[in-house]
Amino acid sequence: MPELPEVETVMTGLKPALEGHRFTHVETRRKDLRIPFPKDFAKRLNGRKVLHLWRRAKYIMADLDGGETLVIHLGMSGRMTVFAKSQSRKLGQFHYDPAPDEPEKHDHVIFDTDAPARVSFNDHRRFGLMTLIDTGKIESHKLFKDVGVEPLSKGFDVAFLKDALKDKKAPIKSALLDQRLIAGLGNIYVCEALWRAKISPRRRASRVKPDEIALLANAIKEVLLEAVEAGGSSLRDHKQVHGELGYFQHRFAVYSREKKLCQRADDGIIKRIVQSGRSSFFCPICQR
DNA sequence: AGGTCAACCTGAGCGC
DNA sequence: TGCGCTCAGGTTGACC
Repeated sequence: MPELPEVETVMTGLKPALEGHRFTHVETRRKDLRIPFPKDFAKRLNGRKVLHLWRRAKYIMADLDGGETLVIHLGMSGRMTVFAKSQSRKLGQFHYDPAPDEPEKHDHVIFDTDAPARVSFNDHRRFGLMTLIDTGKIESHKLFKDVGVEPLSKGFDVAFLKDALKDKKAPIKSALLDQRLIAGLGNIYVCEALWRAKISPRRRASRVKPDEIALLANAIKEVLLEAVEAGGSSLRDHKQVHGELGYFQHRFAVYSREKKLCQRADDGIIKRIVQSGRSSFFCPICQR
């Protein structure tokens, strides 16, 4: 499911229920996700206060009192949902529905907080993960030490992108998906950004010209910002924390639009190809 | 060293 | 209705 805009949307939605609040009860309902939970995971979270929620790459980060950070990755199908503990209660600007009496299928972790709120983590494919790491050691942690620049940060600009691509022999599509270069892009937004920049996903990264890289850097920022604004893209699994769909999928130019007419080229038909095992969608007429 | 690919897992959709 | 096949917003480790 989730790329940067979806993770950002979920993280922001979790803030009223988590930020500044304490975990009153945490329950893991199986022993692992993609990787095992750390030892005594639930027990170590009980009573801890969430100081700050933020996002790095496709990870949701919750800095806790006591110097540890709860790290959450949603994998392909992970979803987090916020419920009210009490039907009459309102939190922040949102209404919260009451939590169901029984957890639903694939609800793997349940967090109760003193907001009061209940947050469930549901992930039917279990490609997600959760762990706890020392807040001071995030940058050097295995999960983060090789993660690249945030595409919405000041560090991501035309000069950066030129440098990052200059020796890359891989197709530009694969290079943009590489989290070691740019953190947070995934299959949807790479396809969409390449369409906006009129660059074929098959082009060798090192052969993309400087003026095209300038267009591309801009397209990446633009598409991500628009998608965050839209609450992400809901294809199968992504929902916001109160069940609302994202709506950026209605603005796709190419993703999942195989055989449809390109909105830019007169007779361009969107084509699907497979690159390093993943679908790429593009218009062979206007993307060169 | 850099690039590609299968594996991890469940569910939805499609053709027969 | 059901079976078998394909595909899915990601990441990783084994392999060329």
